[in-house]
Amino acid sequence: MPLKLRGNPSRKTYSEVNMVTIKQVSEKAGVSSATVSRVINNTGTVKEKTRELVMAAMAELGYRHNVVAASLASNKTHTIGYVVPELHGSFFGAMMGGTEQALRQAKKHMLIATGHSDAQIEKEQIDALLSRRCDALILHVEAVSDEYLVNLVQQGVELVVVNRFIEEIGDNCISLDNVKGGYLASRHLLDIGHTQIAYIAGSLFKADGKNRLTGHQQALADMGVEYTDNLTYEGNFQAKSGTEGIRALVARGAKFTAVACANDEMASGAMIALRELGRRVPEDVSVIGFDNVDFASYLSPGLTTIDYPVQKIGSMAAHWVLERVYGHIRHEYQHILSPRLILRGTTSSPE
Amino acid sequence: MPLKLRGNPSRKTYSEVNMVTIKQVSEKAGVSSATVSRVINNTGTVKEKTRELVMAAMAELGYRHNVVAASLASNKTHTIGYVVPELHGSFFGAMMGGTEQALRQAKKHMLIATGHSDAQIEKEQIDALLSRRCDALILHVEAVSDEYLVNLVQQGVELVVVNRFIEEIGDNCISLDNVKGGYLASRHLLDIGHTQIAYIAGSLFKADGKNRLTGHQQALADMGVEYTDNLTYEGNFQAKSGTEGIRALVARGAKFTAVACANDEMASGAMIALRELGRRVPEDVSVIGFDNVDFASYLSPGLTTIDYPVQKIGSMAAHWVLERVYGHIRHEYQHILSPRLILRGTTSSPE
DNA sequence: GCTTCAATTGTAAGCGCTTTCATTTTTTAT
DNA sequence: ATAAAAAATGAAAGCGCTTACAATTGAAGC
Repeated sequence: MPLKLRGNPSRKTYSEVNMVTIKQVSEKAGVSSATVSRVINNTGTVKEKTRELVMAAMAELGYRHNVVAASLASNKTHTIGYVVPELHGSFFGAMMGGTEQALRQAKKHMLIATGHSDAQIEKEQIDALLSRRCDALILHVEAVSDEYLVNLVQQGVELVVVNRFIEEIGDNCISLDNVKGGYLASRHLLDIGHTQIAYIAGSLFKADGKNRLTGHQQALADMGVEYTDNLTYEGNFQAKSGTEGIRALVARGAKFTAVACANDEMASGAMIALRELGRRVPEDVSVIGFDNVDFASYLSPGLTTIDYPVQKIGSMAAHWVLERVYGHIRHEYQHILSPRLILRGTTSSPE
Repeated sequence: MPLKLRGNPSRKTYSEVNMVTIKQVSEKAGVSSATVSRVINNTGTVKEKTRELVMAAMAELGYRHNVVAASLASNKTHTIGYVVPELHGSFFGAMMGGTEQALRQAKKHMLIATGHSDAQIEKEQIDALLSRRCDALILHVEAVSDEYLVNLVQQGVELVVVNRFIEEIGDNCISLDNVKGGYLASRHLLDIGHTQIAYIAGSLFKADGKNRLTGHQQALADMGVEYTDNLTYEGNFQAKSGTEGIRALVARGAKFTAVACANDEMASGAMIALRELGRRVPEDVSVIGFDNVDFASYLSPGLTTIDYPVQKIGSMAAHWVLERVYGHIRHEYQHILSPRLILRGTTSSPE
């Protein structure tokens, strides 16, 4: 005997109302449900005539494919799980935008989750996405350990880690060459004649912060300028710490004609402090940022900075997935992307 | 006879490897699979003792719930489909962030799609999300007609339209009072003594653009200042059109001591043009924007503007869904949100 | 016309879970 | 102790689809 209807009978939701199945279509078209499935998925061989028959039946009944059922049966969800620290700000939107663009054409979708830079939450979210049987994961996670991620890969989880490099699973990583970026920034300053260059670093416990500083040091070394801790201030990637950095540097009597910052927010903060101190940018002090965030061009003068090709990283991640998980061919991707210098108005030769 | 294994046998994906089922758990625990399901979902009544037994079996086997199968059986996916025009920029990230925060606690997830302000694409995306059996949709769509959306609602699709108001389905809409925002901006300018106020409008074929201008006109009327087209320029919401707006206004001989812009980008553009013309902000000309985007506070002087509570709109949408679709109680939400004035440095009384 | 092989279609067994209903066990009241 | 009520559990029928395999049809070759 048949079961009763499920769900709350008092409110007809969309899914209860519109539930034309493949079975009904097959009956109306006078074929088997297997054939209907074949035309839906465009698999197997179907005679043009029957195909039209099925299409007509689907149209007439207003059939809508049930992807959930298909996923269960085929063990493929055509869904990519995406973990980012936060959704606000322009960085992750740009990255996801890059991914989405590439995935849309392949009819894949993204299931989004935020990790809040908290190991516990990051793990829970990864878990949830795995429970939802995502075909692959794209992870920008900051708190979880390298080991944890390596482990997932070894368990056979298809994942790509973005903006982070882990030796053991380098093949699953797509990241920016931050050392090179740091190098490019300071090298630019050196090239236009500066030798007294202050550096406002990002949090040094973060790989980005450390690597960018390393690049700065390499540039100095390459050009025969001695590096001194006295000209370096460790900020925390927030605008405010840029302001504080300048004040601290000046307070300790540091002399500089240029300041390189580990990101644009801090550069913006630094410019505020410089203005307060009556130092003009770029006439008295040149400033260079890092990331090339949206507002960099809105500052005045426009901020010279290092471009972080974040959208490209997002699309590389998509291509990785398309090739590795879905077997689409000719999807090329690189693992380490290069930053490049964006010249605007905050740098000029010292007087 | 049993079917053969499916999928590509050459590469063991995660899902092929780790496929402990509820059945196996039930056997190990010596209970039926129904009971296992009960403990997983915390439904029905399960004795504490058996519950522990099941938990232990799950832990030992490394069981992972298969949400896809559960969705098929229960006809609920715990997934919200989200359509936004684009992912880049900070606006939609902030909105989705607001939604995500509210949904995370309820263990719902978001499936993201972009509509690119193209009716065809928007429809396809809505369709795809429906095929994936999202329990509800949150839509910021710009190209699709009111009628189309009304129709969906009438078909029983659970959806909430954000940043757009449609009379017939007002209950499904969450939007900003743009007229009020426009009013607030110009009213502020009037209150501090300006009477010659230029207005750089957004695209007037868009509801936002039109409503904000209406607010501006109402403020003028309220304060007994006559409105004149000569002081209004229709831009397109891009920074450049703000620059062009000022130039055009000046070129046509318009006299003004303040300029209200329909968004922050145009305000930023306007400031650039003003600077070119040697007019100081705010000493010679006051400027006010609209939206309070991220970079508004980074400009110098900081941009006085109208706050668009976009994150709040995102969270309201989540609450709507939580209450209406999932029956969670005490999830309050408003349909029309109010903007408010953010005072920074670009406005002052005329000299 | 008859075989052979390829193209097309159908049959039916799952995919892993939820949920109704029936059954069994436990508790409570008398 | 015993009947009645409540709590806990189990059996099994789907949810709507995919897909291996079998069966059928059609075309080509001789």
